[in-house]
Amino acid sequence: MGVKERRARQKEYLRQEILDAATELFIRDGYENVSMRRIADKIEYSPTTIYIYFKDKAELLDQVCKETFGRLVQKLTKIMDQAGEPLERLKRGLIAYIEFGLENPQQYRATFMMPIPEDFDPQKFYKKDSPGMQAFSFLIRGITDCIKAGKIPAMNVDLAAQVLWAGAHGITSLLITDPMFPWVGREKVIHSTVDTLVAGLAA
Amino acid sequence: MGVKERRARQKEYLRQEILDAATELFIRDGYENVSMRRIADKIEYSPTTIYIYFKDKAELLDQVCKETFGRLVQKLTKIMDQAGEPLERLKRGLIAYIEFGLENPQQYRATFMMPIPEDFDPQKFYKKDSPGMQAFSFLIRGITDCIKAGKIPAMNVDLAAQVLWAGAHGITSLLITDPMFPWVGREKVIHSTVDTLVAGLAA
DNA sequence: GCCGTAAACTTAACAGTGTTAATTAAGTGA
DNA sequence: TCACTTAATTAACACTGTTAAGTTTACGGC
Repeated sequence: MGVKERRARQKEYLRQEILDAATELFIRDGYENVSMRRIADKIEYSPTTIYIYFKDKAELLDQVCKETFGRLVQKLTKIMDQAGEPLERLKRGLIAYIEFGLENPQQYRATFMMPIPEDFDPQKFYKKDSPGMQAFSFLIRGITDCIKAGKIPAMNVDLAAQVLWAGAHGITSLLITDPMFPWVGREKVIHSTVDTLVAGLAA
Repeated sequence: MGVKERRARQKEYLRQEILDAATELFIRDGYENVSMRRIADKIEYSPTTIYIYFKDKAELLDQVCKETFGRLVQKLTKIMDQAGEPLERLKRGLIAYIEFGLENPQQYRATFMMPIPEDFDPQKFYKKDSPGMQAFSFLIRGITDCIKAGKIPAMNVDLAAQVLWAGAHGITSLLITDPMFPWVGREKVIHSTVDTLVAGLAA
């Protein structure tokens, strides 16, 4: 009676194949420039088949982003579990976040720069185990560690985390949207932003 | 022979009418949810008429944003021309920028959060007299004033301006995209971000 | 092996999009 | 009044996301 299981496996396989095709096209051409028909062509199925596996194009993008941000959580876990000076660790985490965004601009844009969908459910999205919130909790941890070590004064940790997030997001999204702007060097402005933010908290 | 002039006036009038209709619809429903046909319906002309006055939908949005950001420049001019403590003035300018973005989210999104168009010409957009660059030059001035007054140490002014812009843009764009996020109070996080950034420069 | 059923998948269509070529209407100068 | 320029429209093209209806496929029970 392993038939059901095999069928489920096959379904899962095709689902992943759709996801992979969508990911590749989204990354190369951007969400708006990829049609359901193009994704379907790529996997050699009819367009409507995709709707058996995903509610609509938005959910497809959603799942692509979920996969990507799962990798960010892994990356941050590695960094934040390292021993060492907590201020430096916090900075390394912020820089990892920024670099991750720049390496995955399409998914970053979809997650943090696109209008939230009409049927958006905050209760669902802002759950503690969602990749976004997990990433955010690393920030909270990093700041708490710094306070405990006396590197920055006691403060509202949530507020501090939101300020750092805003700063990191700012430079990430600007570099994505405006790569042509006459930046004083990408690395330079990234590190300066992070340094300024952390120095500002420490002050 | 005032005929040409009258014709030009009439053309200019209709152009502005299209612009106003587009502005209203873009603001209410967002760029993606407004079609050329809907704009045409609103002004009671056929859709193709719009193409006589604007190259395409993107240019229409472009002009809407240009109008809006002209108002930002006016706002910043008033603030930066005030006398007083330069650090406070710089902060007031940053907060004005953020609040302006939150008051005009659709135009802000179009200008700083949407993928740059295929035919984007940096030479044209990053000209010194474009509203975006004018706004940026206020930052440069504000920082220079602070350095002159000895409020912050001498530094690469362009780099500092880009860091402040990144920070201000970060909180603006996040509040636009994620209004449902459990923010520690909008005002609070806005002021904390600005204070942290400026304190970080001063450190 | 055959049949009914349920799942997987496709075809065809709907209602909409931005945009353009071809055409008509309007107003001016001679 | 006639020619000509300009303005505006009609009709169409090539797409888009999505869905209802129909077809194919593969399995479980007989």
